[in-house]
Amino acid sequence: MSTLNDGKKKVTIYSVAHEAGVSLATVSRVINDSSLVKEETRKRVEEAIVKLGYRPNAIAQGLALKKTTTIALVIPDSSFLYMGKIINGLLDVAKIYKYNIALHTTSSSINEMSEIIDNIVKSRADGVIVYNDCLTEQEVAVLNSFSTPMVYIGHKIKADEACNVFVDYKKALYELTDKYIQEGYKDIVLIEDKKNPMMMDELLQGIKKGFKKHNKEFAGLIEIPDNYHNSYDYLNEYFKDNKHQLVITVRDSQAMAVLNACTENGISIPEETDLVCVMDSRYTDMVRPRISSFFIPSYDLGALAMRVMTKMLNDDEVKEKEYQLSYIYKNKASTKV
Amino acid sequence: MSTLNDGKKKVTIYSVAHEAGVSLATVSRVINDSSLVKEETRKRVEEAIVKLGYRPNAIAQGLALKKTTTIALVIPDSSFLYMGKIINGLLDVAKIYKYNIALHTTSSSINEMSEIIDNIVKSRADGVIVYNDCLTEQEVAVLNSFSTPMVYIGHKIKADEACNVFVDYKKALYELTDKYIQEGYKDIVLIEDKKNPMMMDELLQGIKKGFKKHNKEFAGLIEIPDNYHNSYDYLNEYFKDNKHQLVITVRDSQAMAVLNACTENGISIPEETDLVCVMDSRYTDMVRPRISSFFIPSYDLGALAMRVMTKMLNDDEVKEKEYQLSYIYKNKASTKV
DNA sequence: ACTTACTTTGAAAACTTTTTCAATTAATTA
DNA sequence: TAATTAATTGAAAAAGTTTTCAAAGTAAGT
Repeated sequence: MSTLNDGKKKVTIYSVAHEAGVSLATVSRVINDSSLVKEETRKRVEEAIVKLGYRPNAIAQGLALKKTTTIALVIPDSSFLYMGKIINGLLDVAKIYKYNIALHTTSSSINEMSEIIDNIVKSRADGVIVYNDCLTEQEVAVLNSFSTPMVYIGHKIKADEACNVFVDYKKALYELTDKYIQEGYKDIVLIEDKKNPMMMDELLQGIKKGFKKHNKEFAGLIEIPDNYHNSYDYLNEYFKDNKHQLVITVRDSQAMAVLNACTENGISIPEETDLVCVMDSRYTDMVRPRISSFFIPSYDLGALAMRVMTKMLNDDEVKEKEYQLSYIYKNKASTKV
Repeated sequence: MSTLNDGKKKVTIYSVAHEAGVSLATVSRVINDSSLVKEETRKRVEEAIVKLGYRPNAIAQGLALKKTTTIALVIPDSSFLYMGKIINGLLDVAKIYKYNIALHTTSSSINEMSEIIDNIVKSRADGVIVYNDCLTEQEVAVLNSFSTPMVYIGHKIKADEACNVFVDYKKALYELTDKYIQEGYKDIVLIEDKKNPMMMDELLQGIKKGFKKHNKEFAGLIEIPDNYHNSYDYLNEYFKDNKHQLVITVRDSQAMAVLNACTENGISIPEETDLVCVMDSRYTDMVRPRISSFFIPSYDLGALAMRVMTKMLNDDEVKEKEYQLSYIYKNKASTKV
């Protein structure tokens, strides 16, 4: 473990230059691996650096270079479980390319986004990665209007120039619906998820398309309260009088609420009702019966987003703007089909 | 939504000064709400600011002020679920005090911590908050040796001067063990969690203390593989030949692995075996039977850590170094006692 | 009208780097 | 040996703020 500057005396590039008997310019060159410094001098400077425990001041570098090697990550403050894997992907790639991550979270409050943008602009992040499920079109427009490189994770963005990394949920639900209708299922419902409005929209489109293909109309959207406990209570009442052939939920907690509510009302899954959770999580495999779900490559979403960002920052002309990752449907014990 | 500098022309404090017909000093004073600027001048400057869409450059400010209003957060890269709530607490408080958060994650690889420290020193974070379950004593020593304010979350730190916010897991497990032994339980086991070595240590101490009180020796530590699937497979074999009166696990996934393995081997919970998960999560309530657990105030751990940090940064002499938060035992359906 | 005190402003230094450009030294060639 | 070229180095400017100190302006008191 190397010597640390413990604050007793600030050590700057000047101190190092003085210690090594060279000018700042030379020290700077050594720090930045410039080839044009004599081997012997380099050695002297490097010795001075370790002797003094010098660490370049990234802030001063940022000022001089007009870049911060920091990228801002904007995510909804809820649900770190799903986000967690995305963040892990992001961070692993960021580490490779030596970028720092500044974390910004949005709650649903209206004016917050503009505050966050303000903050990001002030802090001069080199780029911004946004998980965009909760952004209004207006907010996306604002974000796009400013010149910092930007990558959106999660959903296809309408704006043409926007760069985004996403999964085609519409297609996923279309395929699922199609399959089930072909199997003769008629009574298919989708549980609404208010936390993910944009994804919800895509899912709905997919289902509707599936129904349309078979000349049917989808009318099975079920609105339920927001959090697990309320939704569980609600569903517990609901399944006293209702029963469906296939129930689709977005998040694992909703699927578990359905599972519990059904079971406790004597509706057995999968015998009487098939249950599919769109977004996979480790917990869909831990519960019994295991819940059929789509594997969403969250880690890859994060990693790719960051990779694309690094390309943008290196002016490696980013040809593609849209990176679509594929899901995998995992048929487990909560479905018969 | 305010005007944004869209990068066509950089607008600095100079531009504003020029536009308003004053000197930089005056603009700076306006930005920083200094009282010594005439009302009329202030108005002129403010108009210039919105006209040009000026945003102070936080990097330049950082250099001039020798502070960054950024605090570094160091957490293990695994398990954002538990961390998520801590981070939410942190971020909410950080937002109030206008601090930015730089996210650093540690994987278990050996040399990484020193790299991260390097990085934090370079980036001149005003303070560091560390979730310290995976740090070696050596690493803690290194961290303490440097002068940046530091707050540890999670566990009591040996070093005296260290500031930490934690939950007394030892006491929690002592109480639990004591209660169960009083109820006549003899065969108590603890499932090891390699991901949280320090917590593990505390838990063990607590259990041992409980056994000691009753003049018994604890010898029920069960080592299992690391991730859910492996540990589930392992336990599935294990519970073919073994059965215990009380099984204690650290994380929800382990509890679920035990629950599933037991159930599938015909051991019913709680009738034959009591199951307790130390760290509560929403999922312990979603599974059936609901798993008894300790409610850990994760959000508060994060929020308090950040609050303490802001105090340290304001030189409000922080009297207390140790902030102990209390857990709540939640008796649910996986236990008879 | 003339100090005295207070309010408001600006010039310039400081914060720590990178980088350009010119200068110096060393090496090569005629 | 002188002239040319190449390799190293350093001085100084630039990045965009804050802040100190002095100056200028204004009001008040004698």
